[in-house]
Amino acid sequence: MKKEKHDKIRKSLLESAEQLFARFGFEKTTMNDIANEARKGKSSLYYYFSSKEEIFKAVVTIEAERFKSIITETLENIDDTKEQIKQYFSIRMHRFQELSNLYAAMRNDYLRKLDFIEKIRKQYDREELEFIQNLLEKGVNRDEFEIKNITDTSFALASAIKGLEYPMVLHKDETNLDHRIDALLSILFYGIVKR
Amino acid sequence: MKKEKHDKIRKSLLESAEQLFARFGFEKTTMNDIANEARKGKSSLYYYFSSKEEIFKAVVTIEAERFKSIITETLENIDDTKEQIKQYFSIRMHRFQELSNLYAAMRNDYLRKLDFIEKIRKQYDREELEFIQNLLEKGVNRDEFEIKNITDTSFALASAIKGLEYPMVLHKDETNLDHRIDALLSILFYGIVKR
DNA sequence: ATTTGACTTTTTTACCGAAATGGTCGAAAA
DNA sequence: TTTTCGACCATTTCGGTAAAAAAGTCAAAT
Repeated sequence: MKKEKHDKIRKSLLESAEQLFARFGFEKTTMNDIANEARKGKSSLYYYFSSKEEIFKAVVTIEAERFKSIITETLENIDDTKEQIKQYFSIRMHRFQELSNLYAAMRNDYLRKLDFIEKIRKQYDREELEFIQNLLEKGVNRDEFEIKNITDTSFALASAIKGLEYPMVLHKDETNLDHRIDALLSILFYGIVKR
Repeated sequence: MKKEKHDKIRKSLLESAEQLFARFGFEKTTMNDIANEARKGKSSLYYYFSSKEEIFKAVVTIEAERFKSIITETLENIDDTKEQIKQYFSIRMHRFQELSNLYAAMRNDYLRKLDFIEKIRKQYDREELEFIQNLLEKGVNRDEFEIKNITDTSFALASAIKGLEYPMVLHKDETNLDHRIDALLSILFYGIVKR
């Protein structure tokens, strides 16, 4: 079976799509645009994907998987849970920044009734919440952390990340990003009360 | 001077306006609606206010002042900075919840190009950041807190609050609100690292 | 197995007059 | 003098519609 070629073209289509989605958003990008960018006829897209939505989901999924594998690879070499959280935050925010165009495109369309985009967001919010919760639980089990209510704490932490994320979409202050992450982590680990 | 009556009518107009803005948002509320609600002719509104925007700003200002005075009154009887922060968070979030209709209305219109609403939001974001910063500074000066970079920490904290605020607009989980505030404050004060 | 042009169906756009809306002004009421 | 409002204007929104553009289908060609 010549699956290779098939996959290669599929991949090239997704790359074209990602570029365009990041630049123009979901709505403003047409199937024709994607096809042209990939030097194919529009109809060909439907040989590889069943719909525009599916293409978009595939693009997002690819980036999500890429992110997850970066995280997994990075964290598996780290023993200290605290350090894992540090790395997670740092990679997470920088990755977000790199993809901010795509995210911004999502965000714009997303408050325009595109409920399938909202579903995608919720899906990943849930996943992130779960991931954070697992990290915290592990830290507690290893006696590194001391947390009364892990569920609420995870939620607070996930919310805090999203709060940090929001202004990044608007003005891209790359300068302060690391400082802000540090500040958040410093609070998270040690709090502000003097001892 | 019979300023009393003037002020009374003005107030009644603002009450009508607030009700309607909270229900329908800025755009869907017409000057006629406000006038009818207050049993006046539309033209009369312009005797008390110069424009629709001004009415909206006045409504928001009233609520903001009300909030500030609640905060001031509550905090001035508290000596402990930590306790002040607790109270601030609690009142802040509950107040937000009470006004969530108005906020939601703002939020909807706000991503619809109403840049004057965006300005209002930014204004209050700035004020909140400043307020938080002052609280932290006071805590540090009184040797209650130990914070490396107050600016970044304030920013992180303000972001965290806004992150917590966001899901409240969507689903109104009153149940978990207090727990989540507690979780956030617990992190803020003591961190999660075991000692 | 892959591509595409011709085709159908659905969605968006452009445009129009009508209605609604924000805002003004001066006369009238209080 | 202070307050109210009807008549009025300018601009924006709305409803409906025809044309354009887009998504999606399919069978023939490669």
